[in-house]
Amino acid sequence: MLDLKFVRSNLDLVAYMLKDRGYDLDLSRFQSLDEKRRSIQASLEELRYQRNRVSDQIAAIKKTGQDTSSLISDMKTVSKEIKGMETELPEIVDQLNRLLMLIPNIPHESVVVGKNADDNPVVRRWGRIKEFDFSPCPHWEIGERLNILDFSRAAKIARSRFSLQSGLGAKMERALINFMLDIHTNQHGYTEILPPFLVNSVSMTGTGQLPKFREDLFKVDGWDLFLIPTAEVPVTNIHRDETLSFDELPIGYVSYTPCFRSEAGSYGKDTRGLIRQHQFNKVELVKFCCPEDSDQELESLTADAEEILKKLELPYRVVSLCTGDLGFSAAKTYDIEVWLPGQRLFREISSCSNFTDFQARRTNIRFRRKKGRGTELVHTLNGSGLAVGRTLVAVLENYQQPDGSVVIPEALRPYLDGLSIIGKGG
RNA sequence: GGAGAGAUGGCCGAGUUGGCUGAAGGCGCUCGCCUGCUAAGUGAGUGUAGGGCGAAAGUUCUACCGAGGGUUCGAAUCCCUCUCUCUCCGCCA
Repeated sequence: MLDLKFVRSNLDLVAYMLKDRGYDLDLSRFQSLDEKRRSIQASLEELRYQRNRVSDQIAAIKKTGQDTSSLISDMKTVSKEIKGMETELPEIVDQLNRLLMLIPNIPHESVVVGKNADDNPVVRRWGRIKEFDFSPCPHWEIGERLNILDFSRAAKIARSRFSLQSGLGAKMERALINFMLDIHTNQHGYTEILPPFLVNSVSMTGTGQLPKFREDLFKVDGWDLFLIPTAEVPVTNIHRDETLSFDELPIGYVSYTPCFRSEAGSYGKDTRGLIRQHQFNKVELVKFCCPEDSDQELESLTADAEEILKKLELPYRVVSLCTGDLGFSAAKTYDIEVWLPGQRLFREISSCSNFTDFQARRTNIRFRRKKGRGTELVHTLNGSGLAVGRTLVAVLENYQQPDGSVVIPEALRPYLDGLSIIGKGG
């Protein structure tokens, strides 16, 4: 959510900036709602002032034993007026908020103007793309042949877009999770969080999944609870409605959770393999910092995520999302894309974003500087560190051998009892 | 699931026969004074959000005593609903 005051005083600028990301702001509707709100609030407060004063008088007069009935009857009508406005005002505020809630964040000044993913500039590349002297297979073939991935049984148990991993397939997933958590906690200084996997609608609204993206969520019937689409939701909401102290910033959390997404509207896309699932595992990095540090924090958070790929020796590139490809809440986003030889393409494995104060305003997460009196909104950032299923995919495809076996990256071996290769039979 | 108790400022804790209580008192914190150091002492200050006036310091108004409704001229105080916490019983990984 953008700052109402900022939007009000920079209407044209806001509209102009949002045009770059394909958003058309309804200026006149915004203005008329805002003016209406202000005028109602002003007269409401005026009436309340009147009521408070006269009520004090009534109390004083009553003490002397004099008659107050005419004052009371006057106030009865004032009170009615107040009640009317008190029902009217929230309706206006609500409409205004709904409008405001649907306005995406303003892109960071360094973000390139563009229409879609084709316009995303590549920021850097890392690692050498391995040449295979055989034609590399997609991971689903590798996994099924090794008997560690089973998609048909997963569909039987649940439905399509679910997966079942067995034997070393399951163990490697667990190894990757532990590997990532260990690096982020021990080497990058993040605090590990194991949050609820179901959250309420207030939390979902805070991080921006609601009200706009309800169709993407799984809801628990009969409860105000949703399955989380990412750990970002519970972890960012840890500090909802809190005022942090300057000294504790920046705060960095790392959290492993399963993630649940309905993937509505992605029919026919990535139907094979582990790439797009209703349920997948992810290790998420979340940061809270003061405004002047968030640019730098995005760089270091992205580097922290990249470090996992470096240690696993998986080639990747980093792209900076252009204005047209930017997510709703983000001011700036780096996507890390890992190379998948089985499909001969770079595939997103992490998305690292600076939300500036956009989420903090919705979630009301503030901090207090040492000397200053008031409070300010923190900046929030997050990024995958990494998507575990897709990391498994990348390992299978990049480390596959001509005979169908898969070499285990060295960094991962301590987590797999020293095993160096997965051969036939799992 | 059954029975009961509770929810007030950074914390503890008053206030529940409705009316200068944004909220006593204490602790903590900030600034000042004092004292060879420390400790103690002492004076003042110490919530958030929104609006008006002001260049600013500031000043003023409104709202907020778990959340939402109701009664009333007036609600932290009375009524209803919900949420959460605690105790006991039952059940359970």
